Amino acid sequence: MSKRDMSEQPLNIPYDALMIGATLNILAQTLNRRVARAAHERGFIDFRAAFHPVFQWCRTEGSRLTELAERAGVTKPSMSEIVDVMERLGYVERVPDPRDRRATLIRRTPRGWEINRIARDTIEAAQDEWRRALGEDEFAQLLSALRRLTRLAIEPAGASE
Amino acid sequence: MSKRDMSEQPLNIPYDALMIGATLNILAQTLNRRVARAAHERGFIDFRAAFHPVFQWCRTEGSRLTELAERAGVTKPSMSEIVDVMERLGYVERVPDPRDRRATLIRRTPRGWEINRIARDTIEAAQDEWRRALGEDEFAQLLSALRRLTRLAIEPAGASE
DNA sequence: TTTTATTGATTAGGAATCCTAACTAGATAA
DNA sequence: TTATCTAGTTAGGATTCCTAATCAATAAAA
Repeated sequence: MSKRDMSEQPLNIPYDALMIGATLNILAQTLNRRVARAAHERGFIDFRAAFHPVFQWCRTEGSRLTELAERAGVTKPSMSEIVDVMERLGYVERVPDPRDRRATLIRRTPRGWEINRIARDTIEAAQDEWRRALGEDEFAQLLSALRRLTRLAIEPAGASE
Repeated sequence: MSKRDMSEQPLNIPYDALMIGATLNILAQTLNRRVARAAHERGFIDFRAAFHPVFQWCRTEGSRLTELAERAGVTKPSMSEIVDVMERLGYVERVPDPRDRRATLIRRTPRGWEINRIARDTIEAAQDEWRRALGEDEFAQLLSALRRLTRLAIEPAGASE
């Protein structure tokens, strides 16, 4: 595990000047690492970072490859290959889409759902830490603001309805 | 550009239930994509996503490979290879570290600094959008909270100082 | 209907990224 | 000195990712 600590010497940067992009990247990376570590610790040694977007975006009933590729920001062939690997490892399965015979739905297996549970628990633990650090009110407002911006980012202009 | 829009059909998830990890990932990804697109649009067609952490973490005076690798969450050989590429493309240069003859400092070239300027401009534009969406006060509080959590994430326990 | 275009997904082939293991050279400590 | 540690690279291989081409099913047009 040569890629974990990151805590040697202080960065020596003015945190008060960090742009929002840097903070978002750092915090997202922190959580993703914790989730990966938790998965490994609980025996999922074949869990890979590349699977993360699939677990994050896959709908309960299953999602199409095209949608997963777009959300993850990779091409369809790339996502197809990742799904191949995840399928071989038993995290997801491909089932035909009843609404379009060209399409297949990618759906979590029970083993895949376990990863989601681990991720949820890990992130909830981090949320609790952060809630304690910021205080109840301020954390609630942070989360609310992040959610509103996320909605904005996902549904850009005046999209649908 | 097959990997860009992502805005077809609504996600159909309750945004109010999104965990903080999902929001952070989505927003960070949104900004990273915008930066990459802006770099491409301004002629830096050889700019790659893998370079992002280097531009984000490299100190003004230069940073050691080991530090960059840790911050980026990759191994030293991986970072070494990325730096090789970036050096060939003229984004960074390796200079000897005066304080330790084993070490080299990775430092931005003028061309590398241009990327930083593009990134800063792009992120400032996004910040402005978000500020308008949330309102001045709430955005200020969001940024402040993110910065405090970032400091916490970078300097975990009662580290150094 | 038949034709044409579009869309969902895969295959093929190659480039880029990342890993572990082994190595070189300089620093540190006994 | 000798042993150990640390910074970085090299070697070799696995994984991820891309573009281009293909197949099959849907949708649109004639």
